[in-house]
Amino acid sequence: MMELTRKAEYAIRGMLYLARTEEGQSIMIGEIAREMQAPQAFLAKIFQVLGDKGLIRSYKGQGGGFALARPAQMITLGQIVEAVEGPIMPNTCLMDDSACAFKPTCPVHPVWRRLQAVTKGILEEVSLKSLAQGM
Amino acid sequence: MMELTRKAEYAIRGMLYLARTEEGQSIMIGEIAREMQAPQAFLAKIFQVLGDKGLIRSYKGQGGGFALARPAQMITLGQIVEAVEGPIMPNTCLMDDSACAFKPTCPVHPVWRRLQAVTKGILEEVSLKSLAQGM
DNA sequence: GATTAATAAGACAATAAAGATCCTAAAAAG
DNA sequence: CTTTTTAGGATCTTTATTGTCTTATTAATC
Repeated sequence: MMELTRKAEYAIRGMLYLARTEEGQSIMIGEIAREMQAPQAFLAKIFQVLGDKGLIRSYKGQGGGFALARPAQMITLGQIVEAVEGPIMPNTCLMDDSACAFKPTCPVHPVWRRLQAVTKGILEEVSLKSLAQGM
Repeated sequence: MMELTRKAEYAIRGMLYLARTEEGQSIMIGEIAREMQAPQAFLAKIFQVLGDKGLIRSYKGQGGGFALARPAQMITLGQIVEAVEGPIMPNTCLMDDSACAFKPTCPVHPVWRRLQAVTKGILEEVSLKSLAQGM
């Protein structure tokens, strides 16, 4: 239950690899995929999304590749996960008012909301930098 | 991310319905499904599992149906969720030592473990009784 | 004991989501 | 203008989710 997808797992691995490289350097997707043991084409798709979300920057052409869009201490685990998996949401009924058949009296609602808040909290307080250092 | 399945949602609804009925009474799956707005055949399957896991008792034949296997204050939200969805597990690598390519140095591991513990904690401290009363 | 009313068990099916791959376009560098 | 690299889009396969249906069982009642 509540499992992370491979997509998020690869996103985290890739971001960790970038975080460990010298600042200002750009790294090709092939190297990242190889070193972090992720399927290259799939990782490329994921990095496209991370780029759209402003977490990384991409450079085309010779000498191109990817780099973090900002210092690793300014990037959180939560930001990475939400970028590729969407908002942290234990139950759909939290999202869409019309989705819960038992509103406004649904008694489980407050529990989901609490779980959501705590999960967000844990993932937001972990920076990519702290992760990269622990590697 | 981290979303509950319909299966768990229906399981919780069904258990809530049982918790609200007089003790010693057994209720047919048709009534539960109708009142809690769940597909009957699907709910029946789910209740089969809840029975296997010892959360409810089933009675066949005329006057049969389902009832809680123990008082609602002895049943937790966590027990219901884990019964139908399996163990709470933010990342597969927590489960299977061979599943994480970066053990034992994977730096994200402690975060998943913490998230797992906190999630379990939240779901375990909520009893079915407290939920049923809040309804 | 036959009938009836309920769940149990298992097979099956449809839909959605996850996990990719591949091809062509665009951009930047040499 | 050729090469190298990512971008974007289409497509495809596999797995999980969300069910349904049919045939046992089991138990109560007539």
